[in-house]
Formats: sequence, C-alpha cells, structure tokens
Amino acid sequence: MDSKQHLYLVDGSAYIFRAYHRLPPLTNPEGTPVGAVYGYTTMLWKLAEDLNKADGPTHLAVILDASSISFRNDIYDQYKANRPPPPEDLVPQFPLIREATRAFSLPCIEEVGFEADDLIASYAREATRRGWDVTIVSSDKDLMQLVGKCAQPHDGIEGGCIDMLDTMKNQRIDIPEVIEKFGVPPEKVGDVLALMGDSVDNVPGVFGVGPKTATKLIQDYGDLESALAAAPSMKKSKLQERLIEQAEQARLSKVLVTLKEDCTLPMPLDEFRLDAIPSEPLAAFLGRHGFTSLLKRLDGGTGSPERATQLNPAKRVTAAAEGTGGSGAEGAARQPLPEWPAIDRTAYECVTTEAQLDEWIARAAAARLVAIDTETSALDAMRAELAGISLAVGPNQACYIPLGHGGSDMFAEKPQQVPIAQALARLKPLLESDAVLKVGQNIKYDINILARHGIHVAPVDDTMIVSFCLDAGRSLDGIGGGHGMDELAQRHLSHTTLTFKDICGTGKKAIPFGEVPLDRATQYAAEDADVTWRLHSQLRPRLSFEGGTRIYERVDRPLIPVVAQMERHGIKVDRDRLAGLSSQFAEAIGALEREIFAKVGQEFTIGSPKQLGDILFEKLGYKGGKKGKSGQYSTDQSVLEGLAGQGAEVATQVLEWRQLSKLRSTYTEALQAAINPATGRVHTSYSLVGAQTGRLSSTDPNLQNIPIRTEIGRQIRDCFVAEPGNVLLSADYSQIELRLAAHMADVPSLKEAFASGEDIHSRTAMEMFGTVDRDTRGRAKTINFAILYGISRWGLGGRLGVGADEAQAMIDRYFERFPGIQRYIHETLESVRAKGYSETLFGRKTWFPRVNSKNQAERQGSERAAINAPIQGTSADIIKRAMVRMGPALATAGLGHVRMLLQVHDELVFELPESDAQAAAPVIRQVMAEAALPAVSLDVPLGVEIGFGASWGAAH
DNA sequence: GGCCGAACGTA
DNA sequence: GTACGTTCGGCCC
Repeated sequence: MDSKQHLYLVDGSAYIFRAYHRLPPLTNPEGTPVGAVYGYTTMLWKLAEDLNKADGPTHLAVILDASSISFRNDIYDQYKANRPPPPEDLVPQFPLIREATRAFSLPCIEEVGFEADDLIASYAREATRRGWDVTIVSSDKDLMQLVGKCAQPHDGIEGGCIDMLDTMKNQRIDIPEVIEKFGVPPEKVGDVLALMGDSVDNVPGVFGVGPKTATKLIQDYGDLESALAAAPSMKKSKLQERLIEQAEQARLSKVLVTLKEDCTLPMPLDEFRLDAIPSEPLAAFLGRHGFTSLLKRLDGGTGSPERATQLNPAKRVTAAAEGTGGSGAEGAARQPLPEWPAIDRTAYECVTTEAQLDEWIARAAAARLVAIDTETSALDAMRAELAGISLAVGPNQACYIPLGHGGSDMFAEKPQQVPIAQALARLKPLLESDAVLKVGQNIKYDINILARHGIHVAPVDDTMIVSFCLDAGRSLDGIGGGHGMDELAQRHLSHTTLTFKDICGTGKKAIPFGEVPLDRATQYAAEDADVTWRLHSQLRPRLSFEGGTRIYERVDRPLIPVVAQMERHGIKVDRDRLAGLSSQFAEAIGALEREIFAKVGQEFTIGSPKQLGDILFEKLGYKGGKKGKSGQYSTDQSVLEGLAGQGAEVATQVLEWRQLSKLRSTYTEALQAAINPATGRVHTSYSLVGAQTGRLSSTDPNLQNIPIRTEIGRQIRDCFVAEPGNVLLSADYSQIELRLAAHMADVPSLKEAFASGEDIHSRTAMEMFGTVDRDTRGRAKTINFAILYGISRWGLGGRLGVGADEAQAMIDRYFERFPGIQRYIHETLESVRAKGYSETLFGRKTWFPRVNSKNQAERQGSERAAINAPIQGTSADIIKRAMVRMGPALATAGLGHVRMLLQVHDELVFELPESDAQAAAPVIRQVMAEAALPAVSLDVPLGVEIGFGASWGAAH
C-alpha cells in the first residue's frame, strides 16, 4: 500500500537571506563566513528528522534562483532593478548552499530564466495533481498565493493540497494564517500584492497604496479588476485619481506577481523521493565547516537524520509514529501557558447600540479571526430561539450582544438592545466573509441557529473538534477526557468557567437565557467566547506538531457544514402509523401483563429487574439465578432464555413484554414527540466527538439505533418515509470492518475472498472447520466478529456456548489459518503500549492511557479497545470522507435535489425525487466505494449495497 | 431533581 | 469481546 506522498519544496534563495540577517556571523576553520550556511544546514537537518513522520516529507527538493534575470525582465525591464547588492560576507556563502544541499544528498533545482518561486509553483501544481500534499518551506509572501490550493480530483485521484512552513518561526502557514496576514484568502493575495507593489522587487503597484489600502480595496470590491473598474465611481480623493491613472501599472504588477505554474520541470518529481539521509557526504561537509555539534549527533546521538534509515515502514500505521517512546498518557503535550492576562469578566462589554456593534464588527474584521458563541433558549438547535451572540477578538476582548432578552413578562421593562433584524444584517457580512475565520466551541450548533436566520457562517474552526483530533481518549485519573468547554478551560487554561447552571439554574426553577439580566448574561456569554478564543490559539498550533492536521483539515473540519445540513434537513416520519403501532404494542403489553401476573400469582413491576429477580428466583424458585456485583439477580436476555429452556413460560412472556415496552417507549412514543412542529420532521443531533474511535453519535433522538433485526422492530423503519414524489435511498458498506481487517492485517485468503465476492463467513468456516454448513458458518461469523472486538477465550466461549479451553483452541486454530491477524494484534498492541495511542489508516489517533495499567481487567479492556479502534476508526474515516465528497459529486452529476439525511456508521440515507433514483445510485456508489482513495489504496474492494423505496424499511 | 446500574436498540 | 444513547426503576438528597 502506498501511503500519502508529501513533497517539501525548500525555497533556498529566500531562506539564505533571512538566515543571514537573523544569525550571528560565523566562520569556518578556513576563515570563510558560514553563518547563513549553518542556519540553512540546521533547517535541512530538522526537515530530515521529520522524514516519513505524519505530515513530514516523503519527497524533498531545494529550489534556487539560477540568476537574477528572468522572463519578468522581458515584460518589465525595471523588475528587481533596484536590488542592492548582497552583503559581501554573504556572497561567498551562495555556492556553499548548493554544497550543503548536495551533502544531504538532496536534489537542488534551478533553471535559468525562471525564479525559484515559479519552479516551486510548477512543481507544487504537478505534485498536487498527482494527489500528493505539498509543503513549501519559505515565508515569502508571494508564495502565499499558493497556500490552500488543492488540485481538483480527476481520474479517481483526490488532489493534494499546498501549505507552507516557516521554519524560523516554526509555524505552519495555512489559509487562516494567510487571511490573518493579508485579510483576503490566498487566491486573492496576488491582487493585493499587485496594488501595493514591492519596492525590493521593484514591482510598481499603485503609488500611495500600501498593504492596508490594498487589502481594503480587494475586500470591498472582490478583485483587482473590479476595484479598478469601480474607481471612477469612488468618492473623489487622491486614491481615486491614482487608481484611475495607474490602472495599467497595477495590471502589469499583477502579471509580475503572478507565479508561472507551467514551467518545464528540470527533474521528474519521482526523483525527489527520500527514504533516509546517507551519512556521507554529510559527515565530511559538517567536518569541513566546523559544524561539530551536528557532526556529533550524526555520529551516534539521537535524533540525527541517520535514524531515518531504521524508519522504513511498510504501512502508514507505523509510519506516522512519533519516536517519543514512553507512555503517551503522561506525555500529554501541553503548550506552555501563553502570557495572557487572567480572565477578567468585568472587562467584557455589553453591546446595546448600533455604534458599539459596528465597532466590534470592525475589530473582528481587522483581527481576521473571531470567536463566536450564540446563546439561545434551548439545546435543540432546530427549535431554540436566539437570545444573543458573543464575540471575542483577543484575551479579555470580548462582548455580548443581547438580541432576545426580556419580553416574557409584559410588565417588566425590556432592556435596551439592538433590534435583532438590524443586528443580524450588520453581522451577516462578517459571519459570511471568507476573510474572517469564525471560531466556535461546537460551532455546528451556532451554524444551525444562524442558518435559521439566513446567515451561512463560513469559514469555521472548532475548538471541540481540534481537541478531539488531538486528544481523543486521553484522560488521566482525576482529569476528564471530554471535549466540552468547561473541561477544556480547566485542562488547558486552568480556569473554572461560569456554568450554564450557575446562570440559569436547573430543573423546574431554570430560566431561559433570554430572562437572565444583561450584566450576568454578558459575564457568562462573553467568557465563553473569550475562552474559545484562548483555546483556539492554544490548541490549533498543536495539530501540525502532533500530526493531527490531516485528519482535522481533510476529514473532520469539512464535515461540520455537511453534518449541520443533514441535521437541518431532518427526516419525515409517519405520525399516524407510529401512533397505530404504539396502541398495538400497548394492547399486547397489557395482555402479557395480565398473563404474567396470573402465572406468578401477584402484581409487580415487570420493568424492575430487582422485583423480577426476586419473583423468579425466590418466590418461584427457578434455578440458574446469578447475582451481580450489586447483589441483584441478573435477569437479562440470556438468563431469561435459559429459564425458558427449562420450560418457564413466564420467562418467554417477560422477554416479549420487554421487547414491546422498549419499542413503545423508546421508539413509537418518543419519535412522535420528536417531530418538530415547524418543519414536521425529526431532526437528530450528531456529535462529531461522540465516540473515541472517530465515529459519529446521534442524540435527541438517537436515529442510529432504530430497530431492524426483528420483524416487529422493523415496522418502525417503515415509519420513516419520503415526501410525496420522493423516495428514500439507503446505501451501506457491506462487511466494511472485516474488509479493513483483511487489508490491515494483510490476510491473503480473506483478501482473495473479498476480491472474488465470496461469502466471507463461509470462507472462514471452510478454513477453520474444513466444511460449510449452517452451524459452522454461524460459528465462523461469531469468531470473525470476536476478532474485530479484541478476542478473549472467555468472551468467545460465552458467545459460542463452549468452555474457555475449547474457545482458546478455536482462537489458536484461527491464528494458525490467518497468521496475519495474530501479527496485526501483536504489532498494534506493541505500538499502543509504546506510544500510548492507536492510529487509523488516515492518521486519526485514539489514546489508551490505561493500556499499561497494573490492574489486569483495566489493562485487558484497553487492549481489546485498542485492537478494535484502528479498524472501527478507519471505517469511520472512510464514510466521513464519502460524506464530504458526496455533495459536490452529486451537484456535478446534476443531482442537486438529492439530500443526504442520515448516517448510521456504515450506511447513508438519502431523500431524492423518485425520478433521480436510477441516476443517483451509481454516483453514490462510486463516491462511497472510492472514499479511501487516493490517501489509502486498499487491497480489498469496498462493496456498497443500495436500495430505495417509499420508506427506510423498504429501502433495505 | 439528579445520578447510577440494568437492560437493550444499533453498527 | 468493540463503539454508542435511551429508558426505566431505585435510591439519594
């Protein structure tokens, strides 16, 4: 399997100038100045250390300017004409840069007539087209035009994306950082540069226009041409005159700053492949120039590039290892606390006038980044009324904008507030501006609240999800492992937040947020935004240092608006049909009750396991009672089935009673109550951080556990229906976890079986028992699932109804037939014990702080979860990738009316016009089947089964 | 009213 | 044996 390729392009020429100015002068034993060369060498060293790490390079090349003359001089002869000559002690270092690059055995690319920037742009374009990711090692502002650029998917290849790395500041530059610097997204940086010009390169720009004005013009008018076109109608000013006068000059500047992306590539990309840095000629180079500390590390110290030679993993699961060793539980990386002022709730402002509001909007726009939080009357984003919005632009720089306070009591005075319609109209451009990043804690909620007011919040970052991508499962004794704001504030800021309960009370005495007095409301709401802002600056940088960028940027972050939209769509349920089922069930429950009471000879609460246990095992004296740790008899399904086997008819009736009660209370009744009166549909809420493995979870109501297994339960699925003229389409991955296990554990016979479409459990039965019938296939199926869940002899024995010894014999047999599985389990556990976390094929981490516990039960529990997590998590990654791609794929196919409604772990449910069903099915199938590509190329096909009909039940 | 365990629905 | 969420009874304050 190929792991994701990642090309690093080092902007050597720009680096050398910066290194020269930032580092002290230094000479080698021969007396040649080498300060800048030393800086350059340590930079390459650092990059080499990241070889094959998550987000580290797999391919690396240095790009240099061959000469000072380029094709731009043909366009504009004054280009770079004003450059002062380089300092004289820098001149002799230029050739040494090439020497240093060769010492690292790295390709060094330069081409007469082109600047390094153009070659970088051209290589980046070609690499992303192939699906590679690209990191440009530079801090050159011209190159920021390329950041965030992703190649379009084509021929089944998912395009790679470009980011930058500033090694001096040790900072990743992605879209938010570019927006922060320029106030516009990367694709408009060229327009800003064209207006402001560049005195060093002698790009003329428009005289009198600097970065501030240039940014403002592009923000206001969209792009350079629009700004120039609008100039005549601007109010009279020097600026207006100059824009008109120097329009051509601005256009010329645009051409000069635009990077040429179609240079002929002097060396093919594949030759940039890098597995390790050979120690020669590097050692000789280091010695000659007196770089002794590096030489020492190369000779035997740790962390030298040479260690990379041992890091030559076959799979990404291990490739992304951070060679830290030790238990990750204790190593929970904490950024040092920044030097921020302590949280001061008296510093917050309550915004009640339009002038104040405009002031805050301007501050947020200037900051390019604003933390937001909406306060509402309820937790359900589809019903809640907006009470107010808080903003934060820096530590303690936060405000609360009340919008829906007061009014429930006709006699009380309503506090002064900006009228909600006006306030939202003012806020809308800010919240929708692609130049301003909106940061939230669970921002999906705010997205949905504001979407109901016609505001489509984007782009966004979410501190809850950043935390999840970094720290899923990472809890220590006494410190919770959750991702809620109160917990994160405690963990990362050592701050105790005001809680909702503190402000609104709880239970019956609770008051809606809109009734909280403004001073209290401001303290609570603005603090939430302040804390969110602080958490964001604390947590987000950790993503790139800890290998979380890919899963966050490519999977979880893009999923936020997709899931938000699914929640807003909701799904229609047939209320009358549910009510009919409900009374049907109620009748049957009543009849069973009467029969049970008659048999037992008394009335009691059947739903109480305590009472039921006493009656069955004390009063009626049945055998087989086992007491649990609470001292109660167990009366669960297996126990009651055992009693039924002894001829206890009452046990069978209790089982039926339980099934019907469950279906009635949890489904037929609850689902009717969940219908939103405004939309007439049921809107679940998905948690993106609900399961440690990366799966989604669903609440209020949970639509991921609607019955299907029994005939009687299946009737509930028939109550989920499409609107008239539409159908529901269900698409599910078949056996995805077993397929992933076959791939990840590299089991040839299972892979062959999947490739040829064979029945996998029959194949397992044949391997295990030499024969296939109902019995052996059933046992094989149980064993297959046991493997996925982290096998134990007792667990398997219990499930198969055999002793632990016999179960162990079957496990041994299984490992013998499928040695890859045993190897996978062993290697996974070794890795989790050493690093503290497991990883999916896409790099999602799950932490297991108890995997080295001295408590056996605790440790073994962690081990089972750790075996399961990479498989379950990879499956979750795959369906999430499919969900992110689904909307664009359907739109491209002209299927814009297809709405994705539900996700049930390996299934997606859509609602679509009946006439689209035949056309939509192949598109959906393809997106799902190819969702792992190109980041991961699986050895097994992903099967997708599709059906559609008037109801969810009929679609299966 | 709040919390916990038992039981049970799904993948 | 994995991963969840909801309901209920029972018990606490």
